[in-house]
Amino acid sequence: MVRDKDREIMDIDLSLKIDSNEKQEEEEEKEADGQAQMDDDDDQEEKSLVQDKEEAVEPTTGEVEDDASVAELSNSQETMNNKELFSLQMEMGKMKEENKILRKVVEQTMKDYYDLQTKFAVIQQNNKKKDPQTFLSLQENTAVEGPTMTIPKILDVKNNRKAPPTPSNDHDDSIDENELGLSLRLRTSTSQQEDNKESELASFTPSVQNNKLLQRTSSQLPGITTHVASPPNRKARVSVRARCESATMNDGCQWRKYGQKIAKGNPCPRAYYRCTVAPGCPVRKQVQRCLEDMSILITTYEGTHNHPLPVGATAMASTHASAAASFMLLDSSNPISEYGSSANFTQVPLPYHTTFHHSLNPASSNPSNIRRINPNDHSKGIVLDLTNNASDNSLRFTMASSSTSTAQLPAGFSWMPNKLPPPSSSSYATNVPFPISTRGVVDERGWKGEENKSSVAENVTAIASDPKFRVAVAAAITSLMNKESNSTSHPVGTSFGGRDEESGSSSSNNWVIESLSSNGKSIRHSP
DNA sequence: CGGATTTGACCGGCGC
DNA sequence: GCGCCGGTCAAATCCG
Repeated sequence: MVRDKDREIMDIDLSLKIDSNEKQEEEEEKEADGQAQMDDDDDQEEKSLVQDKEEAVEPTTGEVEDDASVAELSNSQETMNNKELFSLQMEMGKMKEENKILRKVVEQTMKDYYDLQTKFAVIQQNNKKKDPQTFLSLQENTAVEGPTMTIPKILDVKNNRKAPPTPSNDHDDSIDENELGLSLRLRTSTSQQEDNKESELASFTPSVQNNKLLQRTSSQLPGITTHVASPPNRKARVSVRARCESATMNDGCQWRKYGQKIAKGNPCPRAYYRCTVAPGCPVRKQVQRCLEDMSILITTYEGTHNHPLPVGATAMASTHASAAASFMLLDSSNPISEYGSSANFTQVPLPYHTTFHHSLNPASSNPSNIRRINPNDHSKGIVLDLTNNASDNSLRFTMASSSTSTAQLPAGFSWMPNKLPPPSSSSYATNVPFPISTRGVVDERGWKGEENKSSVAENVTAIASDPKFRVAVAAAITSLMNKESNSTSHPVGTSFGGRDEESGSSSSNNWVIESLSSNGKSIRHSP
């Protein structure tokens, strides 16, 4: 009981724990069978970081357990007590080790943060009127290069497989978690040296037309893209591009649909939602399918919640992913970087490797990490692109209630509308071969999912099914929006949540993300 | 029956 | 000034 409870706590606590409880239980069982020696096989299979921790605590544990085995012959009751005691001690030792690592990570992150912030502050002074773009991408760690900050994989969940199946962890048994290899990385350039960042940023002065052109040529490229283009008097907005089978992403808040429109250039209807968690909450969001890939859902959040966020959403706001958000906000063109230095994030190691890619110059960046903003996506502000059309990395958001968890899109999407408006362009007609009607919705049954991914794409079932990753990404968005709101309120003289309801926003997010482990296995977690 | 959704109408900003 | 377009309103409708 106690161990199970501890396990739950640790799991909630960003999975800092490595299921040592289960391991202990396993060892105890073996001892009960007369096996006094330690079973080191598990340790050998664990990741290096975990191994270090294990080694740090093993000597004591092994000795103790040997003693316990002897004692067991005479007094099994006392042995159990000793096991309990030393099990806790071992956990504490592990926790201490982890805390040390966490401190180092946090220190390094903060150091990088302020370092970059200073750099960008300088750049911004020289480039105030320009409109550079920052790019943040999620990609597989195998494709990562030149990271400026890496959070090593701390969690090893291998032993989950050996734990007795319980309802709480049934959702994990479909994968070999031992091979889950995800990491959180922050870097400031896609593929260029850091030294070039500033010059690139300074030289990047996209015009509106160029932006449109770039957006038109929107390539199917993976990555999170932060598009900082909000005029000072615009609402703070954060757009999220993610593969989502449902009509909307479950972001932890309650939304009421108040309108739907067919935006020019995109036959997919744009739905307008209003936050109904609290009366009068100004937060709104727009949801629209991406024309290029109907499986991609573009959600644009706007406004600031005037109420406490739901539990799920609140938890997200305190996760380390805010670091990524803060990192993104370092864009020199973004006034956020001037004000939003108080990144409220808790840097905690993740049980996965997530790459937040921060590029300053889309033109010179690795194209595979760039996603242009869809012109039809009227979102102004930050765009968090969690899609992966290049088939090398993938993040697919699905509703928590969704029953599908494979890399392949189902024959029918629950999110697909019932009808579609008359094709506004030939390209659409060719791209969307399903029945069309007057107000723009697609026949769900007619949709067959255009994604026939390659074998790589099959691996592409999301890096982040782990709820913690969900929290991470959501927190990033929340942080972004909060900061955006703070920054945009300055130029126009509005205060956060003040007279102008159009000031920034903070959005809670509670997405379920299918994740793709390093070995290509799809992992799905439900809340 | 109350809340949520749908959907046509309306309004305001913006470009020509 | 006019038309286009994005965004919102609100009555009608749907649904549990």
